[in-house]
Amino acid sequence: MADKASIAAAALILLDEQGLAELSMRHLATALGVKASAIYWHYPNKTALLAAVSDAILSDAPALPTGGWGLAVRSWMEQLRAVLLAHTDAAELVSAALASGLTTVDPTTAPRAVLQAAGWSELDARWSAAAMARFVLGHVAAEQARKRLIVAAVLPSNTDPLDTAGFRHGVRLLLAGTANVLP
Amino acid sequence: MADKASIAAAALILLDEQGLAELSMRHLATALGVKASAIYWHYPNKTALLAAVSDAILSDAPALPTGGWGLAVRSWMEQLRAVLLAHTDAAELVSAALASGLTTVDPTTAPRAVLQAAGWSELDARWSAAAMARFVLGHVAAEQARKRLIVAAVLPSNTDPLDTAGFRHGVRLLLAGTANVLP
DNA sequence: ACCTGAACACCGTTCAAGT
DNA sequence: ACCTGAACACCGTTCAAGT
Repeated sequence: MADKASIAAAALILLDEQGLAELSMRHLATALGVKASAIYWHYPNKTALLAAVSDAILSDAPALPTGGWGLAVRSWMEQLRAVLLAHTDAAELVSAALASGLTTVDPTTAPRAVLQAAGWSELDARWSAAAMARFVLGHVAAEQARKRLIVAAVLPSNTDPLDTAGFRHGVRLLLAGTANVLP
Repeated sequence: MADKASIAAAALILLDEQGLAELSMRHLATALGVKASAIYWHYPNKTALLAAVSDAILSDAPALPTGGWGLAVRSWMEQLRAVLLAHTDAAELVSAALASGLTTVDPTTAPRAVLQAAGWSELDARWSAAAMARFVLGHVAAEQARKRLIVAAVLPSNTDPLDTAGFRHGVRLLLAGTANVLP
């Protein structure tokens, strides 16, 4: 019951069911049938554990379609959003994990390669992909934060969010901008 | 020594000097010469306090220049970044505070008005401004997270970050994209 | 190799009681 | 009106000791 991968998997299940606020070392240990201190034999600290959870979430993204950088990059953004929306509070967790510098899966790897193959410089590709990833993470974080407020009953559930329309607008903006900052 | 505004001001000073991780109710109370429980007479909880700190930070943004929506929106992004960089961990604090729904200062108010005046619909203006704010907050959060790692000596300080060049690239992308999604 | 027990140094928050 | 004292219910983390 106790290798690094199965601990991260249990943490992801706990995240899905209870949210980031309930993902404590003690709750996770209880879910694993173990004491909290046992986790520290496998991970040096909670930050490293959350980095592993982030890696697990981001590894679920499928490969990008061929057929032009525009389609590939748009698909990447849509799939990244889908992968984040599939797990409670995932955007907040992944943002923090990426900032910690302990992750091994970088969500911008694929679009950077696509943009470089389409002729942009390494720096331009990196910066454009970073801007896009920031938009997706920020957008989904806002979506999931509002979902938390609705679950906590501080917001009514009937307010039409238009989340997907706003997301598509941002995607369009970033693609049009990329096309206009020519390689 | 104890109205809401002066408590928020003391919290901002503590943030600047020690960072978000050290901004606890107990540390803040000590800085105010008071016990932690005293703060709860003025603010219902820490989230509300941090929302007031976010408002204080964002209130420092100067007015936008006239002379075309492009210049105004670019200036807004540059000034928002400057205001966030002026306070330790401000991007992370402001992101969390905006997500809490307890803030009163919305950083996108000015650019939304600019874009609407330039002919975009209310929804288009809102979505574009939101995409831009997400980029700025995400970019500065990454800058300040790296600064934390450097201070903690987990990263060397000599790695040239190119933060400003990457920021300008994103600004150019978003402006070009906005211009191409015509009103 | 892997886990427990027990502690350390913290948190945010509540609330009766003081002034 | 404003604050203290004291507690409650948690945290992440360490480390000797067990098996």
